[in-house]
Amino acid sequence: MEARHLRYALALAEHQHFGRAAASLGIAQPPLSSQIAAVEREVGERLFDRTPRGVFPTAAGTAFLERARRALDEMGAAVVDAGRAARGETGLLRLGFIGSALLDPLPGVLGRFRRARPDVRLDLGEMSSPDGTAALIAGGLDVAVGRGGPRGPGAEGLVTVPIGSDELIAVVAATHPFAGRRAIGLGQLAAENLIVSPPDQEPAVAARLRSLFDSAPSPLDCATTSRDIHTTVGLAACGVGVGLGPARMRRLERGGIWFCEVTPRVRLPDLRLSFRAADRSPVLAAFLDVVRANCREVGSRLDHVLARHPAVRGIEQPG
Amino acid sequence: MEARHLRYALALAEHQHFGRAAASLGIAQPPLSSQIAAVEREVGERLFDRTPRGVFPTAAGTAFLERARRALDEMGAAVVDAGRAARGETGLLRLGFIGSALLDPLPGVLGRFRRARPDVRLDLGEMSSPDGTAALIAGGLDVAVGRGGPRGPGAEGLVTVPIGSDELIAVVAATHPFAGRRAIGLGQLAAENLIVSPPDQEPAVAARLRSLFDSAPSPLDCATTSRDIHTTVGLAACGVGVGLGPARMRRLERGGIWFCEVTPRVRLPDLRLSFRAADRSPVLAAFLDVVRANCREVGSRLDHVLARHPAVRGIEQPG
DNA sequence: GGTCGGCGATATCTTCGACGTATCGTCGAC
DNA sequence: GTCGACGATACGTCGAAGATATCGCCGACC
Repeated sequence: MEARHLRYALALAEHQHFGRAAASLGIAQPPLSSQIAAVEREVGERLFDRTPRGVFPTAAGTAFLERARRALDEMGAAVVDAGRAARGETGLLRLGFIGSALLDPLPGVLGRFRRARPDVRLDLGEMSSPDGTAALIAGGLDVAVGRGGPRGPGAEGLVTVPIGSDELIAVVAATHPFAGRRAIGLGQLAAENLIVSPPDQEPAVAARLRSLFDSAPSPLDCATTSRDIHTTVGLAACGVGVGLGPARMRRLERGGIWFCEVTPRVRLPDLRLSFRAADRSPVLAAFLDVVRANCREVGSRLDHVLARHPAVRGIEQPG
Repeated sequence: MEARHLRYALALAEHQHFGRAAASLGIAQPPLSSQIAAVEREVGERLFDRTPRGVFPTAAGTAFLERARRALDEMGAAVVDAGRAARGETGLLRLGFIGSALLDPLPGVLGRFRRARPDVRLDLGEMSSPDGTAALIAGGLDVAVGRGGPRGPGAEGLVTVPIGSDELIAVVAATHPFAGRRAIGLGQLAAENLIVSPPDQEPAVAARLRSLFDSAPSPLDCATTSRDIHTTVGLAACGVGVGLGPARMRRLERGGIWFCEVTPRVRLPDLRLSFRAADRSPVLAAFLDVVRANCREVGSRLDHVLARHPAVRGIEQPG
């Protein structure tokens, strides 16, 4: 059974006449008769009643034609869908990210991406940087956003670009003695109960912080740990201690809390976006294109890396 | 685009290897390469990534394969469905009938038919005998059950067989003087207010009744008319008059009413089943087969007519 | 690092079947 | 009864799918 047979049967049902159906198909009448006969032989049933007043489908023919129409529709859709998938207009993007990325670059990027590719399904999940890297390598994610360059086996198959940088800031309750001050010195922090993310969750950030306090014992040894940035702010707000986090934490501004700079200024590990170098998914390419247009402020490095990468070659934005 | 292309692409996706996919298809490797290339040319996108570790679908290929699978499924279903439709296992039977037919032969016939052909959709409707005949001729029905042979233009294209015969009986309220009597004479009926079906609704029955009362004016001239048999019984029950109807009306037996024979016995026009002589629908054939098995008591005529008719040739009951 | 082996692509020939032309058989219509 | 329309049949032709042979490329392994 071939698609040709379905097309011929549908044409015959439409014209109710072998000669005209054949003409509409651009063939002569005898081959149409022969092909219809072949279908009927294969199905094992007569599909058309040849009457003097025209050719009409039998009960079997009616059932056959219904399925035939759907089969040809699916075949047409296969070609269309393949093209759309190749242009990145449909598909799936699985994105893992750390909480602070959701505060700043992701809302804009995801919004623009959804407008550019409304039919791409997004699968989003918050996770630590090492978890994101591992999932990316294992193939469970397409894009991971975290802090610190990927480490470990398989990391060499990833491409990583910076998409945002942060200084370290502190957050305290409005009732805390630091409240109202623009900046706090590192030395003053050492005497406070600090609230930071757990070392195993964000090792790059933890390493950076550890390097700040060279005294032993370090004030980090007995620091309170919080697995997400909202919790850090919440704990600070209720007076548990001094929360430390990236400057984009200021987006969580609300009553009862106070943000202050840390002096001297401490630059945290950049927010970085990673993907598999071998990934040729057009959806990924489209996403990287949006990232490139949206994160220019980070500097030329991102643009430079992405522009050179094959994943973003030849991307055009649809309507 | 032909079904072959879809089958080849699916085999390649399954085996992830040109050689093995070709072997599974029973062809050599070069033609498979060539056919896959032809598909990719037609779609305009690369559907498979040829890597040293195997052949894997691209994003476009994944979308294409999904639709291809469905298209081939539909093609397979087309053949299966055509066979089922040809054997009368699926399809539609539109049946029009007069109310009294629903009292006796139809419950059994329809029950057996549903068990024999559970996947055939039934479209049932109560209607007068002339309406059924007209709908049958116009093609809006497949089977009509009524009283009296079909008349009028187009009726010669119908086949009609008797499926039940009735004597005329009367129904009265339990409080009526007739109550408790086994039989009533025609002469006694003439003095009562009769309840009968309207002449335009059942002309054959009306003609038969008219012939019973040769006096002028006829007691039918001022008779109450009722468009369905339940109403006739209901009106009789509340004392409006004496209902006249077929013997199978006894199936409506309940408290407060009384049925009596009419003497001398009056045979009403037979219940008859009609269908288009040119109708070759397998569903019709299956239905007639059930009717034939179920209505033998009517006598050899039904069996004789149906057994000779092409519509019921070579019918076997499925499991 | 060079050779080997596996795999897909290419080249060329063969063959089968889809199509075209010619013609027949049948059934209504006039 | 003849004619015309229509689908089926007969047969020759040609193109495309498939087979065989071979090439080019890339890892693997010694």
